[in-house]
Amino acid sequence: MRVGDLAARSGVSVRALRYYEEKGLLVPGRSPAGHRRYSEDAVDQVQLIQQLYGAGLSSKAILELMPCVIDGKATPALLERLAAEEARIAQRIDDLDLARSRLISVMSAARANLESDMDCRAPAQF
Amino acid sequence: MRVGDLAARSGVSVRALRYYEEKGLLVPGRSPAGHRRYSEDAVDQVQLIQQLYGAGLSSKAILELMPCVIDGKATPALLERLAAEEARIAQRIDDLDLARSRLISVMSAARANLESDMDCRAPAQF
DNA sequence: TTGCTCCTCACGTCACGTGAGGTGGC
DNA sequence: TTGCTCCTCACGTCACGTGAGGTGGC
Repeated sequence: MRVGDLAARSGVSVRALRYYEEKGLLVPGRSPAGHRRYSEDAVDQVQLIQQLYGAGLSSKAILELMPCVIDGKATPALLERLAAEEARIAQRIDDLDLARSRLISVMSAARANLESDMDCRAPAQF
Repeated sequence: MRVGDLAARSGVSVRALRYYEEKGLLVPGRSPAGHRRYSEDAVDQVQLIQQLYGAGLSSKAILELMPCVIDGKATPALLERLAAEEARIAQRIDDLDLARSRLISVMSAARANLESDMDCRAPAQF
């Protein structure tokens, strides 16, 4: 498939796909005219790359993990890195939970404030 | 307190604090010599800013939310934005959970692979 | 032939990192 | 006076966005 097709099917931009190639994360074949050609597996790979970026990994970190992710080959050192990244993701989830509950409390405080304001400005609004 | 103190106590870089000021998120006073002076409340504010950045909000979005967060004042429109951001954070948490479980399954596959490799290369290792 | 997609530069953006070069308070 | 911290440019980085200008397949 072509780069536009992959972009549409994986939900990332064409520019992002070219960037992944530049970083060695996803290297497609080329048509005689020089156009990129991707296999079906690329869709899944792109989604994994996105997930890992979203989890805060750098392109360098993802590049190191890719061989393991693709064919299940890993050294003990790589496994340790994977475990470390997994722990970092768990930490990020906790952080987000905290940010979220903080936003929620801000919202309820603001809502209460808004209602009391209304009480003041419109004391007898039947 | 000075910028270095705030950096140490809030766990962000001095550069980040100056950047927040540039964006209007946290504007300190100035000493006669032109040095930044922060109040005690700044520690909490910085941590909130960090949480919101971590949750994927832009400095512009955070800037709009700050008055509400600081003194609890919000318009209905602002409350809607807060709710939208809260929903986005919830979505991000789900995404991270997915990425995490995917990493975990990659790890267990690799671990199994590693052990069977060991079986091959060292068949009778007592 | 007309579009639509593709290509490669290459500069812009966002949230900072990182010196460069200099001044001020304890 | 000696450090340590502070200051303001200003360029670098990472993961792309966004045209600029041109070529190729249906």
